[in-house]
Amino acid sequence: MGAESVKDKVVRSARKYPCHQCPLMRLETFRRPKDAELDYLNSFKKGELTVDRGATIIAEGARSPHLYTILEGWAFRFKLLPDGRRQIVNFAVPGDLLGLQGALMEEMQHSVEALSPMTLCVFERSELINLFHAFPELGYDVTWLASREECMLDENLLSVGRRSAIERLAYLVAFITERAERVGLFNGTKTIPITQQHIADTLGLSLVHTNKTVRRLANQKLLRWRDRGCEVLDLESLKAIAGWEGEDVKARPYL
Amino acid sequence: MGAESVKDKVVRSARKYPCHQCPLMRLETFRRPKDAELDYLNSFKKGELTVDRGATIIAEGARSPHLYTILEGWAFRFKLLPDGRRQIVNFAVPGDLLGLQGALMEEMQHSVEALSPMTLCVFERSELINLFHAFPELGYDVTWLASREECMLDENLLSVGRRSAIERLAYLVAFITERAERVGLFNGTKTIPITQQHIADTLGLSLVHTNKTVRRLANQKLLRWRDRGCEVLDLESLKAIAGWEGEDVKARPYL
DNA sequence: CGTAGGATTGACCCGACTCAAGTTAAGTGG
DNA sequence: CCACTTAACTTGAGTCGGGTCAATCCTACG
Repeated sequence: MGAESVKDKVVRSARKYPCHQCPLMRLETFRRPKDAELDYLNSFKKGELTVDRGATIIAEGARSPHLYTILEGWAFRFKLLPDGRRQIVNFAVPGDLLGLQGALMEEMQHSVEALSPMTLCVFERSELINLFHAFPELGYDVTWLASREECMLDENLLSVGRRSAIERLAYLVAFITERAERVGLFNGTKTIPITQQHIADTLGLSLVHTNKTVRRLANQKLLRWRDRGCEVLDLESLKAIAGWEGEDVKARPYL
Repeated sequence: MGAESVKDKVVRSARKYPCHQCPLMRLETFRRPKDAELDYLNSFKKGELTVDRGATIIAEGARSPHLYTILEGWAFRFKLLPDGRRQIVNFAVPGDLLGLQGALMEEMQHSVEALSPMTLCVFERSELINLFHAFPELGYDVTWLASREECMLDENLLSVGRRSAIERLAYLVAFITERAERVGLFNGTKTIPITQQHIADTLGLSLVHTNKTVRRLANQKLLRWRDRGCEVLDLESLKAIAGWEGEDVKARPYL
């Protein structure tokens, strides 16, 4: 539940970030593209999209002509069953690609909604094949991103299928925290702008049981719930509960 | 790299299937590659691998120098928790790519095991980038395959997270049946070479409960369990129970 | 003919679900 | 600045789907 028809408060603005000054490049998480690649990307980029929290960026079943990359903000990807049951399949943070499926297959098989105000780079899906021709290395990077998404989904599936409620929650929070930290989404406190309904729909649990599980972790002082967000207090302990296996982090590409 | 030109399409290697005679090409499911692409693929292919049921093709944590494509047979991808709990994340049939993650990231994050005797094409992971340079269209196809896998994972996640046991089972069986049919894995009866333990580990259920759920569908004559396999009797009814939403099927690429 | 992997079943239990009723906090209009 | 509204968080009570334990039964195969 919780998926209502959202009035999109979409604003198209003049471009704030030419690719050469892309704020993401400053982060060490990202591989720095070559100049020629940057020039190409800059022409590949068609504009910027700014949306508010709650806006639908991509709708299941739609055939959007666009492809996006997140510059700022948080989002989540989800699917719905005909009767309204919702499953969040993953979250998205700056540097992530959105809408690749739409570019390759016929129509989108999932929706994407903003968790916070966001800024996205807009590309033309029909031009994607040109990118593969002009810069094979960038094409390779797109594949890399798709493969990484697959990897995250495998892990989420493992969680939902085989971990207990508390393990799932600990894993999810640790997972999101790691990703967010890597792309500089936190300033000061590590607070994830999410509701317990989102958590429930991600973990495959009911809202009530999710709340009780959150309380358990909160009582142990591993996290704290504050106005519409989850503040992480003890990442290491969360990882321990989740049975986190140290993961390597390499410089990643981005569009 | 890959400099060996293929002027004559006659084969003298032990190889049973030169790409030009790839049996998969005959299926209408697959897009027919151009001659130049076929020539390239044939040089990209380094050999064939034949394994028995139960063989491990890829091991979690390993750094295999190979990349595979399935020519014949069934397999499944899975992950393990430290204490042994297993989650099967997806199945693989002819035409599917295995080990892409290993080619792009450091090491494999999941294992792959054969469900039946199999034949696979073997490629060199280090040469993958060359393929992107030589034939951008093929690189695009690799991305397409990765994106399709992502799509299937989303759907599996929806199943495990939000569907009831019987819906999950009906969905899974219908899903595998559709895929297998499309690549000609059935001859005569539609029988999936799988044990109930595999089903349980895919759906996130216990073996006992899986068995009881299987019995329910069997009593309704929608499927039948016979020596180590699941025979599908009424695909349409299974889809109805699963709340299957008609999916479009387009000609797909393959390596 | 014995063994082992896989399928079944019954008995009993618990984690997670639903229903129902608050409580808080953040807006919003007057 | 205060009443009203609404989204989101809490909590208790009772129920149930699915889990665990423990036999038992097949049946292919050495």
